[in-house]
Amino acid sequence: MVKLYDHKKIEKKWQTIWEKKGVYKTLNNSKKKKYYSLIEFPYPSGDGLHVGHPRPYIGMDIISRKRRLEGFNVLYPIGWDAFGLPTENYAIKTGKDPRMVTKKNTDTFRRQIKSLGISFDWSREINTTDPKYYKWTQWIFLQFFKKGLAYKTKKDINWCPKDKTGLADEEVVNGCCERCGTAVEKREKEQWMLAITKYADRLDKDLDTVDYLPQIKLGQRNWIGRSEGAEIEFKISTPSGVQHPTIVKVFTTRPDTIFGATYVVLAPEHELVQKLTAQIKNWDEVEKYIKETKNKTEIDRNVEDKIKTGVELKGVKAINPATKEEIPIWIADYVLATYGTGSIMAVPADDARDREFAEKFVLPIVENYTKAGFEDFGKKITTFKLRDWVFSRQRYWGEPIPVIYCEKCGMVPVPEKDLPLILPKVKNYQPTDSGESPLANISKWVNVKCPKCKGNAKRETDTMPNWAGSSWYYLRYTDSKNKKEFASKKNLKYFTPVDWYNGGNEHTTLHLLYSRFWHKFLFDLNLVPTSEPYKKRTSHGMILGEGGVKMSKSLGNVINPDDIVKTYGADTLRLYEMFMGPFDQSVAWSTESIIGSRRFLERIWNLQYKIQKNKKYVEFEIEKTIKKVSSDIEDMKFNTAVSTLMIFINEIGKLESISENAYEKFLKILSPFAPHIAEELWQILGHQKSINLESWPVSDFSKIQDEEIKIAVQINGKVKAEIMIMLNDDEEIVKKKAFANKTVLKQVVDKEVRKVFFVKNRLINIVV
RNA sequence: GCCCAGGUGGCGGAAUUGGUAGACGCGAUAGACUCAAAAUCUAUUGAUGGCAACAUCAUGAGAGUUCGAUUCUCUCCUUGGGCACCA
Repeated sequence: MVKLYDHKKIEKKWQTIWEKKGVYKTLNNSKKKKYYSLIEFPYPSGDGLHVGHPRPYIGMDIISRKRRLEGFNVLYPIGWDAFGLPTENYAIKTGKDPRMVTKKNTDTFRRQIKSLGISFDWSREINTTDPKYYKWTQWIFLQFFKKGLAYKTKKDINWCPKDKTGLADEEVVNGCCERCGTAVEKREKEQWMLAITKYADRLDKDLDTVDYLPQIKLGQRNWIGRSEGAEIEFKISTPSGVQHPTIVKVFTTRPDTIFGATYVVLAPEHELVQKLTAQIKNWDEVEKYIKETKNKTEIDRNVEDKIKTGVELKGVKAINPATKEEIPIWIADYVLATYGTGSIMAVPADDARDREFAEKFVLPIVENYTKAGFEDFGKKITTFKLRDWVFSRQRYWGEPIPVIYCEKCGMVPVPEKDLPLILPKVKNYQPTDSGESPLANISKWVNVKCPKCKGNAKRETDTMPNWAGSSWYYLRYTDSKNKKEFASKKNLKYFTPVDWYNGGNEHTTLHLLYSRFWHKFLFDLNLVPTSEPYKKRTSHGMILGEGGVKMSKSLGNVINPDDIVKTYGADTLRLYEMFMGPFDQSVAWSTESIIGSRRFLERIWNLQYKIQKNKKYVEFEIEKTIKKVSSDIEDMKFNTAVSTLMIFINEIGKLESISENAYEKFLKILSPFAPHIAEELWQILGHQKSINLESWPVSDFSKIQDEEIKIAVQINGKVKAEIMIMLNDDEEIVKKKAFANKTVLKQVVDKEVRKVFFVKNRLINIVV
């Protein structure tokens, strides 16, 4: 009797059974080798899941399921990165408690993700907004604080006037807020900083030790911006020829061009400018310029772009150590205070920017100068573009920074026994223009006793950026319920590092770099066993709306996976998302094309009525299929893996029957892609145990011989005929067969054969 | 401006890394089944010419290397993405 493929019934049935039996629960104490696969945990937005979310989850699910069948104890966890602005802005608008909003959103996300049959170990679920979790985020922050790597400083920061919060450099895109697009202003504010620059060198170098996609390594390297050069000292003189005691250090990657250096430029913020006030004759003009640049926003600097401005420091000169000549000193905002030494020697003959500046202000340009040896002047130094990480946010929905200001004792960390420092409830979530967090309004919370002297003290009211919780979450999964430590040493030792981490390209310079930094810091404190968190990192492409535009609520082109699961089933959705295009590239969604994946599953379903004893042809086909599918999964070429499965089914469709042996192997390699239908068909075969407990088939060609294959015959590089040969036939045999072919004969008969090229099992090319 | 990654049928995309270009899927056309439609099955489906076997042209454009190039080299056009006065 033929049964219809009822995806609703089958998928619900197996999801319930798997959960009940805990099939995907990861053991902490297993004799098996571990495998840790990781996806970037989602931000549970109010819009719910859209079809783009699950793509990486499905991809890593396929890897994880294959690893389980290969005998690994697989850790494949999930959680929620739930602090952040969208939830807070929603709370401001509606007056609802962000905790409730988060609860509702995560409930929706959880239900939706569960409906896809992804083999997450839900028992390890974490949530960054849970005090039991952020206790440890705060604890790690205190370790940074104690080591002096979290420090407070007054500085110009990127301020978003709309979100009313400071931003990290990484969160500023083209001078605008990454999130809302508002032009970023400069504001002088006391800010918490994390000294990521202390790790710049190792963050760069250790990329050699990990297996990241080349473009990811490149992205990180460019952002860190390591640059080797020299620091050269220029002495300063006053016009009477008197040497001034100060010197200016310039940074250059081209010390060999020093004979061409005709002036020196300092960044307007350079400290030396203030020291030379007495000697500078045009101080008014200089001071005015300094003020002007300070008031320029990032965007102003961009718009005015390549138009160079600057002022000469009259009354002082620098002495070129190579030519011994006196050369002018300028200040200009094309020289950045934060890079190198904040000052340069200008070589207008060699550098386009210096040339432009020299031409505008009529400064000497010396062409054809002598090249100096690299080592002759100055000393070698390495500098980085990377800057320290602005770690304060003046917003509500984040981890409170656990520090207390005491009038007597200064900054005092909240004692570890008082952690978590719970984020208090407030009446109003609205941030203030004064740049203070809404927490500042809760006097009961702000005014505390100093933990040291018990005197009057105030709490820090800034919160952490939402990158904080995600900088270490992968460690928590190894031991998510631990109350004494962020994770036990034992579990960390067994599970870390993450073996394979897949995520979005947009996190290359943010999350990925931050979490490597935190990890290295914890490693230095001997709190984690490895110096790198992730062994391997790959990335996935986005799913775009129909027609290739971004899916967005405002365009109304968002596809909700619920609808697809309902009409076609989770297995169809999974298969389609893997089949639609290369995993690492963006692909446009097409509801029209889904039907192909569904038809494929139906054909598999109907195959159960064709199972029979051995047939040789099918044996060869299945071994080929296993080989290709196995290697495609490892390369994340899921699209061609699915197509290989389809080809197999098409071949079988032409035959009367399929051997039970081949069929079982097929179900096993299908199961990572379409776990529900594979499990159902497995059970129909009479198996008591889950297909999840089987082992991954290894392709075996040893029994296969005398296979007949088709190859091409070319004449002068053009395909003229096809001939049948036996697999691995050698050149002589193939040549004979080729010349026996009628069409070949016709073309060759009256011509001289000059040469024959033979590629085994592929083609033969006759040059005439 | 600089650095990456792309450009292949009507559409999404394959091509064992120098070896039969267009796998697989969608769509389309015709036929079978049906009172009919849907579903399913069968066949065809890069373009041009021809009744035909077949021929010619085709992987953004142009050159080159090679018996043979989507693949390698150079120049240019173009689409995404990243960085953007980083000395």
